[in-house]
Amino acid sequence: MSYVDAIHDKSAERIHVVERSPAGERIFKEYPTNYVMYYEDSKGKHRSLYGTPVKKFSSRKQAEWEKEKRIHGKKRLFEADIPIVFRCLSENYLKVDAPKLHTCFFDIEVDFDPSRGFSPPSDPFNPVTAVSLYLDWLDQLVCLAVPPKHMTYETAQEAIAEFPDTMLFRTEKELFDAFFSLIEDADVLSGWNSEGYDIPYMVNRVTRVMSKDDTRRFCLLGQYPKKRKYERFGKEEETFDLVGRIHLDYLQLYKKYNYESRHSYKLDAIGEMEVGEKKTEYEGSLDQLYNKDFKKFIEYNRQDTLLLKKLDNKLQFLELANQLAHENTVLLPTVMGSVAMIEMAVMNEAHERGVVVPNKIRSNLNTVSEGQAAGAYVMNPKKGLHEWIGSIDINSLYPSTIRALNMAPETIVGQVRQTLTNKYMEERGLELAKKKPRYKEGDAPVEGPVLWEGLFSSLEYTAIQNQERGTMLTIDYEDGREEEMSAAQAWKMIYDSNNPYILSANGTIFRSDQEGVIPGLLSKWYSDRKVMQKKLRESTTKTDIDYWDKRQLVRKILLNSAYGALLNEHCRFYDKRIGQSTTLTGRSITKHMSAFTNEIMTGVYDHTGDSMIYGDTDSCYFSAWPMLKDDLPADMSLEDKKQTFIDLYESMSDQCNVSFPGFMEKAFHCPRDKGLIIKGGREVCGDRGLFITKKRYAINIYDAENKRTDTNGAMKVKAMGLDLKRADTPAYVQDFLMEVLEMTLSGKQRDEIIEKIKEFKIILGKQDSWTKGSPKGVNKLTSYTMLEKNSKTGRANMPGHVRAAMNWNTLKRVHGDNYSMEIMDGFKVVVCKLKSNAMGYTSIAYPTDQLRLPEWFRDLPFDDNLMESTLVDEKISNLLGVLKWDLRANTDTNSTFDELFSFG
DNA sequence: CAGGGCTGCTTACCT
DNA sequence: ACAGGTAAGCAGCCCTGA
Repeated sequence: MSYVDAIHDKSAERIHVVERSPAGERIFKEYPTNYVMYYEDSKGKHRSLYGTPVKKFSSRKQAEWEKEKRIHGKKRLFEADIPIVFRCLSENYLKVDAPKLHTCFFDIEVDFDPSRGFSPPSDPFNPVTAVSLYLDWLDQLVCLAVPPKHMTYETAQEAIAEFPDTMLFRTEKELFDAFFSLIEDADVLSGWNSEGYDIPYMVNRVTRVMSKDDTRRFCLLGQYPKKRKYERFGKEEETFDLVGRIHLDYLQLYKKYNYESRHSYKLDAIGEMEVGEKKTEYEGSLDQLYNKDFKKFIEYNRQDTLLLKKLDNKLQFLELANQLAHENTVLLPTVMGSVAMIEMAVMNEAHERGVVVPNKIRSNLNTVSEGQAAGAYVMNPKKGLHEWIGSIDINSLYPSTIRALNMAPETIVGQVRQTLTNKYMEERGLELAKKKPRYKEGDAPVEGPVLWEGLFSSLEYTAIQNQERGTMLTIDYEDGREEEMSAAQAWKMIYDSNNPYILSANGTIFRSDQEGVIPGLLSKWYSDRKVMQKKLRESTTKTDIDYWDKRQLVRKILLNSAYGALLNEHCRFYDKRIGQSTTLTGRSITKHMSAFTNEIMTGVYDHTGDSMIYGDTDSCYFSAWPMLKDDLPADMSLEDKKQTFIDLYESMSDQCNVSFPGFMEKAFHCPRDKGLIIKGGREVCGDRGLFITKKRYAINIYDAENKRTDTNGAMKVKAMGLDLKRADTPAYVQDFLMEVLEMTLSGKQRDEIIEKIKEFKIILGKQDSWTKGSPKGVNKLTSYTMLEKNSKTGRANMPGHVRAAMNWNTLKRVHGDNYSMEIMDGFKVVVCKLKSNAMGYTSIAYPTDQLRLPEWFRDLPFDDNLMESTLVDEKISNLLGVLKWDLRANTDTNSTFDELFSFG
């Protein structure tokens, strides 16, 4: 059986663990605290990650342990900073299956005060009117409500008669009592935005109408919910953590595992998008519903909770979090971040190998952080339309690179001091600064990714590769020695002296004769995932499919998050040398892939050669069409053409894979078996593609990873980064842009597209002004509002969309409008531009989720022309500008007849 | 004093 | 306490030329 939650009782020095048994029972376990540390000692019986002997000290008493820690304060310490609860879980629950959790989804409704408006969770002056809960272990939806004051209890009963398990209460206190009874057997509470709203509201409201003592009923073990401050969207907020049972905010889980942003994060909107469930529709505001149509109000409240359950049925993020947590012996809320989880994964793996991990190096405030590591290479695309495109990408580039070069803190032999590289960066930074039009003597040098432009490795690495005799280098060894030698000698030492050395593109030397813990762990996750995917393919029942799919997904998430966590400077295993070794070696590998691929097509080993169109991080896009078009039979059928390019690109990808071990050996002195880790795959084939800028392109694909996508005759467009993919473009404009794109990619000519745009402009012209605004997220609204309030001039500088949001809030107040939503930090809004007006506003925003726009808003002097232009002209120019079709002047529906037909 | 262009900030994206 | 690289839009500022 396994844990649900655990706490450290400091005064009694016990760890309390709440478990859920396979039979479904809650069990309370207790462990004595175990304070552990290891310190360097030549007589120690334990081994550190670095293979050095260490001595263990452990105690049940914190004071004793602290004292011992001070005694060894000068030595390097190991595992003295592992949270004691995590150590307890690691010691007692490693490799124990995750429990079947009792989950309760819930949603609360809160009354509205016509004079004071809505109440914030920090000051919950409005009563809770309804709570609905779905208890998954009973498969039961329960709704608790207090009817409106004007309604008799009996009338209310009649109104809700048709809803099962719906209970009415005369007072809020009775409602809370029932709520606490219902959650008694729950392990997990989850709501939508519940961290920011439902949980703090309920805790503070229970304190107000009952007592602080009663809030303990949210928790187990007689504990109070623990107040926690956190920052969100640039504003400090307060919430509570539960004890003994867990609270997870489903909105946050959703955002964590869905990277694209949405137009709206309202549960209704996400529910509709994910499970196609329409929200319960109603007229007016929710408090009007409560007072005028109590039945529908209850239906609405029940529906929200039911929607959460349906969402989780599909997405299963709670079970994912459950498995991730238990796999790595951390608590469930820990998986919301990656660093602590990955650290524990590595520590557990280290223990498996009989070694202990070092303490985190405390960055004290005086040490300056090292500056950003160089990242990925992005090729400047050859802009415009291309035909018969193919792409190859490297499988899990960064994890594979870490494995191939055996990169780990304990396998570092040394570092080629980056004297040349640092000097180059300094000079280049200065040079670029001087090129700036407003450069003044003494201005700061330019920093950032531009400095690495055109580079795929450190200059010292290049010198070693070239075996330069005249270039002197210094090698800093991990044991403290330093050695000077020429680049040619360094090459000999690493590549040709029977040393088990690997050289990364960052000039970091790793040893290849003993596998590092992190590369080993990544390999294990990788191969475990392959096995699980095989089991998944062999599965026939839904239970089996779900089981293996979730298990392989856990591996995938761990593999993907490892790189980011390890590269975070607060991670225990962070080392900039490893980080930059990963990215620069990745650059070199991708460069080789592109150059080699180009060589097959053109005969020239050049990563930007004539066949290459674009590449980003681990991929390359290319076309053999320019080289082949004159050689293909003129009467070749379309299908034959498609197949020809599939076959060609497939074989190129295979040849590329064959080339990797040799390349890895020559470039980094990777042993052959490690070089085999780097593998690529042919990704897409497309008949036409439009490349606009870095990170913005579209391809009409007919094959993706060896699956034809054109079988039903429909187009499948892979569109990346374009406005039509961005949540700050209105949905209907996204659709329009997609149509224009499809026309272009299917070979339609300029005239037809001009007609299409004109048509859209005419439709757009008839729409309500406020539908033509631009969606946007607003952060730091509170802090900018305060900044303006506190400024002497009464005006502060701020981004336009923040000013627009502030304008809404101001006008809302001026008009005494309590019913409309106040825009708060993190809200999604629509920004509308205004014509010049008495208030001096240039724009105003409204909340995306505002169901009805108030009269005062509708009457504002919107600048339709300006908005239409940013929605159509600018976006069309972003999309088709590279074709130089001059679409703007030719689609201007506002032009007079004269303008259209005037010449010169 | 209008307008062009640069800087810095912000959002949302790609891998 | 996941990373770095990038485009685009906007406000505010400086500079230039009228």
